[in-house]
Amino acid sequence: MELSERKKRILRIIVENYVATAEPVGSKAISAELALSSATIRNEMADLEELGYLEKPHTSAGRVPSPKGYRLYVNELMEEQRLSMEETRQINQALQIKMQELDRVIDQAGKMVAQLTNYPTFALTGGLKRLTIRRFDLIMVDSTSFIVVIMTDSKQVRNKLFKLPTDLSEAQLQLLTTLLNTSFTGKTLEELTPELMRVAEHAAGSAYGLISLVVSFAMECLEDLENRSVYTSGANHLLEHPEYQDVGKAQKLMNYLSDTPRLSSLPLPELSGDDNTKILIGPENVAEELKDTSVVLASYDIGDGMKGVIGVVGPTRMDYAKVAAKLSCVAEGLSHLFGQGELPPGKDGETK
Amino acid sequence: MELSERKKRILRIIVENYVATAEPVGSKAISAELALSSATIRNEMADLEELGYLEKPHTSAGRVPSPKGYRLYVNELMEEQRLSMEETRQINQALQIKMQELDRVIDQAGKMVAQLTNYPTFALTGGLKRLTIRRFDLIMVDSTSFIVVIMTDSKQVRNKLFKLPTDLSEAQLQLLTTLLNTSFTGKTLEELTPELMRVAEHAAGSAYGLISLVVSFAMECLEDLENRSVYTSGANHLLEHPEYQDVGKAQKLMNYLSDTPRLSSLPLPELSGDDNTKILIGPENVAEELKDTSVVLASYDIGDGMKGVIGVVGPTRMDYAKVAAKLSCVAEGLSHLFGQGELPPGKDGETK
DNA sequence: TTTAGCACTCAGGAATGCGGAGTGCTAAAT
DNA sequence: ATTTAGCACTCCGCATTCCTGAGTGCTAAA
Repeated sequence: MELSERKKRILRIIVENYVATAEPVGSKAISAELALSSATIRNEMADLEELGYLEKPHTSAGRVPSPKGYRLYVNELMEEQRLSMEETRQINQALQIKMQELDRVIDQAGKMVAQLTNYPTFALTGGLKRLTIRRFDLIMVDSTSFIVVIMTDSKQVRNKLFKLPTDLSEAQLQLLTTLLNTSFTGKTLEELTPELMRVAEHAAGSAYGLISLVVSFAMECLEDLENRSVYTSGANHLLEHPEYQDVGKAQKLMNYLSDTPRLSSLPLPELSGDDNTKILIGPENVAEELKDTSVVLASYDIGDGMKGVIGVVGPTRMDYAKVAAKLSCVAEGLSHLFGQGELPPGKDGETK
Repeated sequence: MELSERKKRILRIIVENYVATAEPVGSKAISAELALSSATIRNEMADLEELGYLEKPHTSAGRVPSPKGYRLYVNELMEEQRLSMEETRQINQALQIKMQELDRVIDQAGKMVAQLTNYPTFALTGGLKRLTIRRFDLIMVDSTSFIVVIMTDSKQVRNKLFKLPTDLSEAQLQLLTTLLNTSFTGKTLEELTPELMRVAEHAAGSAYGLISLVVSFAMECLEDLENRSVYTSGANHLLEHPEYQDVGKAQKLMNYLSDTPRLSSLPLPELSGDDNTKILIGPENVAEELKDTSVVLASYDIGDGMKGVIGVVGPTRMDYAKVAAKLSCVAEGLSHLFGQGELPPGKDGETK
């Protein structure tokens, strides 16, 4: 059953007032905005409460939106906030500046969102499966050390400095490189172990345990990249909000956000195609710790069809429109950043 | 003037009790540990207070060590805590496991210390000056993209994926690489800009703005590396401690810790040679925000004589011995990690 | 259907009182 | 000269009480 237009208007006013002030809103405040007496409003509010859209903290406070109320607000009442051109530009520019390795970009993006919204954020990378090494490069540093640079399928790059107890010639390094590239590329993590033994043995004369050293580094990297990386930031903003003046509450949430393994194993909700953001209000969250907080999520494309997620965590009393707009803008910026070069299909395709 | 042995013993008991319980300690509690009546203790405590080693929160609470009291405790009374072999081993092992790029290691080390001590930590890298690029490597990904790997003086490596609107041949890439390596290595940040213009112009025919693209990435990296990097972690632990039940206090400190630029411009105290840790108690800190917190610092060697610092932040009521021991262990582990291959001078040198 | 009026509820701040822990001081004991 | 027992005193923390103001629900009139 549909709510009357008036009830919706009242709900909307309550949500927006409450979001702005963090104080329960009473009938009088509303009667000032609508040309109705407070008594009428009270009747309507009583209905809304009955229907589960409002709650009261105690008998004689004003009303506060319930999660269900926020949900209705988000679904129907909220106006999509469009960021000004200026804001969009600034965000994109800030992202551009820090264009670097994938990990860094995402971390930076998270920090940016935290700063933009004044809420803690977290960002997850895709959790790539069946990753393989695409290429090894060994770079000579000096006679006893070299750097291994490996690149994966996903075009991510890792490197490490190796120091040896013995000298190594440029030629040996060259040999090692080709050996690695011919035998260990295109293999998944599981395929690597037995292969390793065989080849290492076979080429044993030329380079001690070097191969196994490098390959195990590669394996470490694969393992690391196949797991989701988690970045959190802006936890300090939590304490700014009145709902977290209670240290116990704040602590519970902060601990949750610091629990990287936990976050990384979160099931990512399927984000609907048309809009890339999703809002989870209070008890809609699965994690116990988030039952009275809200999460705004946006997904971004890493390329190769892989997706990552970036999210904002805050009290249910949150300016969803603004947060979603900003978050979405950053997520789009990220997608664009990773996708650059892969032309967006038909974007500038139509002539004229 | 020296304190009597007995006064020192009392001070020590007070510090240790207070550290353990977070409750001001009264005369009775002490008289239980020493074979003296509470009255005697009270007299002694009055003296200690007069001398500035103790404070009382109010008339009828017990006593609490003042910063000066902690200082004396740290300098003279505290027993160096030796970690058990087992603990040391565990720490080192944990460090080994995560042996990766410098940045990651340090970040990890910070997280580890936070977890080990239950206090927030921060870690700074050296702030390398007059850094130069040592070598460029360009790795072909596919016909329109390649990865640039640059290595600096300091053996740090950065990389970035470039995508082009046009095709690029392996030969062109090769050419570009040698060009970059001959003209842009060994130059400091300041030396790069004018040079760039000249050479880019000179070789313009072969590769559009590619050179300038790569070089400006290199410059970005240099700039980034010349500034200190800051890693903080474990802020969530702050709220565990009773002194930060006051949200205002906690927030002030957390904001300070999130203020990366501020931290990165901290003047690093010279750490004395024999011991690599330094303890700053309450008002000994320069930063206003730290006036009533303590900081334990340890420095580690990055190599090439460069040093970084890793620190723990917490209330003045801190188990200095334990924290210092753990921190120092990690810092040593780090130094060792970066220095591996550079044999420690004469460590096993003496025969028999 | 809306509104005015009124009795009712309840959080939260100020005022008060009380018990306990710990002190400082004095005078006796060693 | 120290140490100790004893006692009056201070002051936090806690609970209790009281009060006020904001906001409600209900009823009856417009």
